[in-house]
Amino acid sequence: MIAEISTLSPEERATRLQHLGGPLPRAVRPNRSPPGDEALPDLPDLPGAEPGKVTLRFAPFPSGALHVGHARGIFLNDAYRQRYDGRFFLVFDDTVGSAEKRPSLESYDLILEDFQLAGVKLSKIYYKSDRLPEYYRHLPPLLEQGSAYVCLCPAEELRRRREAREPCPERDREKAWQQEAWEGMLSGRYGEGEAVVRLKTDLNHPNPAFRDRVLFRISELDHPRVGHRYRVWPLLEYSWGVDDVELGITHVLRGKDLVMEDEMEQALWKAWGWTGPRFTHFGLLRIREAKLSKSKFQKEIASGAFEGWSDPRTWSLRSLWRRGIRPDAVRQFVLSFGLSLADIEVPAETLYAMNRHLIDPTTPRRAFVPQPVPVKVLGDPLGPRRVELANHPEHPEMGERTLQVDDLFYLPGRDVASHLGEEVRLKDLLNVRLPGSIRPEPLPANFTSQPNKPLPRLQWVPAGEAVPVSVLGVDHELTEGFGEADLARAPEGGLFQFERFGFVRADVLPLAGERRRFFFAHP
RNA sequence: GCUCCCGUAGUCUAGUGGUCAAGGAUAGAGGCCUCUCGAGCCUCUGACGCGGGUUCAAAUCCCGCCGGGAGCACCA
Repeated sequence: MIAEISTLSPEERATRLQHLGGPLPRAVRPNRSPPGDEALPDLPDLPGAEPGKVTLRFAPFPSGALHVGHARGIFLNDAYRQRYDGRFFLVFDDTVGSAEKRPSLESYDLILEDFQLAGVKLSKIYYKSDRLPEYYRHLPPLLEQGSAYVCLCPAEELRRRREAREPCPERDREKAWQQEAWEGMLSGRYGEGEAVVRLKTDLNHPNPAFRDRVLFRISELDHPRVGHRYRVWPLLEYSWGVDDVELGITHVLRGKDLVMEDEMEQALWKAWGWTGPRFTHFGLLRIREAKLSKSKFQKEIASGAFEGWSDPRTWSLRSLWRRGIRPDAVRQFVLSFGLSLADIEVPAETLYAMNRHLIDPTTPRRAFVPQPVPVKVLGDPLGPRRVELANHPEHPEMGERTLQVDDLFYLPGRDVASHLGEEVRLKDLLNVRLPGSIRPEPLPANFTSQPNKPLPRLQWVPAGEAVPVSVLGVDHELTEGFGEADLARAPEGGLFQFERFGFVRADVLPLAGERRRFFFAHP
């Protein structure tokens, strides 16, 4: 069986890739490593997981597009969903946030779209901003049994007392007062910052943040989905304490940065007498080249310096896809780290290598001539003619394209400069001797012979049908030049390998008179 | 500072007491192939942080140290 899979996998890969033009859903795989992913380590089993009885969730805060760190959580959850034939929920973690960290309306669509393009199937989508009544409903019992209380301390005072391990004056007030004060928070008797609800925990807890943590606070911030409908908002741990149980989550797979939240949720479940899901963590993942922060991107995007969330400099998932990096490569990439708890920084090169393996067998080759120099070939006995070139050197079934050749060509300026006076080969066409200097405008080069010879090989474009092309690099550096004629009509999303240059993806078709733009994926 | 996590080659990762004179990926070197500086094939370089202990036997268990990371909001 395994031997069978490995012999079939090249074709299997190829056929799958042919269908990957758009956001098609991926086929459900059996379990463990899917075909084509022999290199991936098997993930360990989830504690207490039973096939058909696993529910997972992913909970992004909607403040921008998803990045590679998110991808680790998403693909890991998705891998387990597939293994156990379970359910996977997307839960928008869209409570009001804070003045510095706010949800934005466009982010909901951005995230949904990212999931679709990633090929991750969702069983259900929830919005926390729809679930405020649920959160409210579970608080009174906590007040009633004295495990939570309303605190009227100003923020500064709260922090000071917490640091000093001192209780606040309201901590032990009678239940009736607590219930009444809670009603007061909901009805608007207190203003922003004047009252919070806190969980009663050990005031001597070694982690100050854990001492009587805040459960609800008042916020007058406008919410992109529900506006000002609510003014009392739960904090992350409380909303999760409720949702992880009410939505029937069985396993929580989250980043290591959220370990403290486990303890908080468990404290809440203990107070309610509930049993919650199991927690599993994974370390933080960063791509070495992606140094900038999310808030920095927001600023650059707002100012217009960046072209939105798909700007390659953001290293967002959509920016990778825009460059021609397949979602499947990202999936393999993040799954290759397993459930490791180490925080890691991986060079993008590793991701590129995976993508290259994935796309190379099915990506057509084309000539792109950067910094073009016009060259006139003198004495070519074959004269003007049409030549056919294979789209892929190893896959003749991918067909050919036809070029109309005359005596005028564009050659890469750098190569011409470094081979002046030498004989070079225009790849797949003919051999010429370059002149000793770059003087006359169409550079005269004498035809020497036609058959292949072991000479430096240069890519070329017939001047008569050259198309102006630009390639936008990862850091937004622009390389301009000429490409083969049919690149003008390449559909958006088309992948090409520009020979001796790298893999690129065609951007939207340009307006009349504009250069055709491609995004650079990797060498 | 406090709490927690991690420490296998340049970078990731497999490894849960013997089959490890440590496997894979990526990067690097060399060769083959190829009318691309891509892919493919072959070969090579290269690692268990340090010090104790437990054991017949330790990358694997225990302790200490040293390094690295994360968390420590009325953010998520």
